[in-house]
Amino acid sequence: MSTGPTDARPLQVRVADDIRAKIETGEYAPGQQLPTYDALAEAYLCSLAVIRKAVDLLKQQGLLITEQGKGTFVRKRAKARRHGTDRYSRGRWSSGTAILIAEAAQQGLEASQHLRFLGTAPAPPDVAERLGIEEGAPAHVRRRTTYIDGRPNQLADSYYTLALAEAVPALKDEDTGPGGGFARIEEAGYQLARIREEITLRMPVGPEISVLELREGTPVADLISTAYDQQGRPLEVMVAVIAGDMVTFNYDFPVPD
Amino acid sequence: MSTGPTDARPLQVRVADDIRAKIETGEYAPGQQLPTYDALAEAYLCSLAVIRKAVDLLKQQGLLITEQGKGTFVRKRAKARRHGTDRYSRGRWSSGTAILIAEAAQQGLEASQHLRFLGTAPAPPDVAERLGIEEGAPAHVRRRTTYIDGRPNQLADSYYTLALAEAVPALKDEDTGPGGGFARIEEAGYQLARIREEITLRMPVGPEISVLELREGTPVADLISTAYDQQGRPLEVMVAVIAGDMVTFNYDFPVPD
DNA sequence: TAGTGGTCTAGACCACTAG
DNA sequence: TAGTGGTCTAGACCACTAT
Repeated sequence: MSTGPTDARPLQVRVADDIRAKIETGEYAPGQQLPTYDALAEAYLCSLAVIRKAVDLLKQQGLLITEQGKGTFVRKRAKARRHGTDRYSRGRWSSGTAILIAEAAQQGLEASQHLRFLGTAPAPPDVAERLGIEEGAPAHVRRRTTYIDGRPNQLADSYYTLALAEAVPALKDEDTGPGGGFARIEEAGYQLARIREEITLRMPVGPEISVLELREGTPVADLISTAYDQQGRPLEVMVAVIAGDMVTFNYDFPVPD
Repeated sequence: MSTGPTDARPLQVRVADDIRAKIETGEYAPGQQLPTYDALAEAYLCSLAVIRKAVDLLKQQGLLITEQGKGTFVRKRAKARRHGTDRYSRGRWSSGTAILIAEAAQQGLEASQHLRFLGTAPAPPDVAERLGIEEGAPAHVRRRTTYIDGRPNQLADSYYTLALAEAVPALKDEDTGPGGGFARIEEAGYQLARIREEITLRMPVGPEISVLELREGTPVADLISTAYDQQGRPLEVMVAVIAGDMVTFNYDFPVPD
């Protein structure tokens, strides 16, 4: 450990920094197994608890993973899906494939989804505001869990006004058919014109961690995507919780005036 | 604690879940102080170490903060700056104010920045690829730390080709003048046409945590923003590490064909 | 069965905050 | 000075993986 004589930082932090340095220089390569806790404690002349805490710190930073009974390993970056502006290209979904599937396929990934809930539910504040209805008023909801190469990567809930769900009956079907919901909405005479996406970052809490199979040190993105027609009326509000290690967001847009 | 008789999860997890439930129901309100470790250990009939671990779990989830000598508190959400498409509106920076300052001011926030480095440096792979130069080839760099209401929120490095830096001498000045770098670039005859932004999520590591003053349970966003002229040539590549609790990303764009 | 990481205890001592 | 959270030790026992 390259610690100066005046380095008064806690031992666990100095150990963590030393291990991190070895990861960054490549001495510990991605996927490689680290020495056991016992061995590290011996090497750093400290107790097991200190090693444990140091490893915890690095797990929180997304640098290490531990597997009970197997060992401690340098984390490898997961394969990421790109979520972007071209996702909404009319050419995509009007050709008959659902947005998610088409987007993933173009990236060489396999996507699937599971419909967790279909029906009417009160609109949460964030949704009500964007959908232009009263907070808590009933809305038509489609709750889905989506998977990339078999791993869950997103909890996505789409909300529609009851009026729109009435006008576009397919939104109440389990399968919205070729091209997905947007295709049915346009067939009913609405024209999708603009998208607004809002992204915030946070750590997952409670059930999200297990449902999305997230390791320590993996953040999530909250995405609120609102689709508008040419008159600026909201057609759909989607709120999604997205596993942070499985997505990159790409936006390509002209410079506004 | 509402635990079924068959709840075999670790004690520390059950305690954490119980405290989390109290936060979510509002029994522990944002900003409120929790009972001391000693009191919690007594209430849950367990050792101090278990309480400590339970609180650690909740800190990682961004729900609690601890302050030495003071206590444990329910975390309040920080004030977030919005980073969006209209950030690049020509009307913004052509009117004389720097982008960052103008964007923050419109949101009622006070922004400032500190130039950490100005000069030539080898382009990292991500930058070289987007700037259309060889990896490791020299580029002109402006490294800045930006602040919102006095708190550091972003480490932003802007890269330019040496040719562009030659053609736009202001890029080598400490102060790029009214309207910032884009204004000088356009004055030199280039026309900013498109922006491409790519966002990934991760946990901060090592020095980032202290430099950005991040608490446990706060992720960061890596943002790569590339500005193109009308011929599709890259003018600037900015890579930024942004504190996750101080930003929301907003994108508003027409549905592509 | 041997070896790994995970949970939990009991307790000493330190560092910081507040009155 | 009293009370808070932070660091660290030593050790028992459990849960999971490999062979």
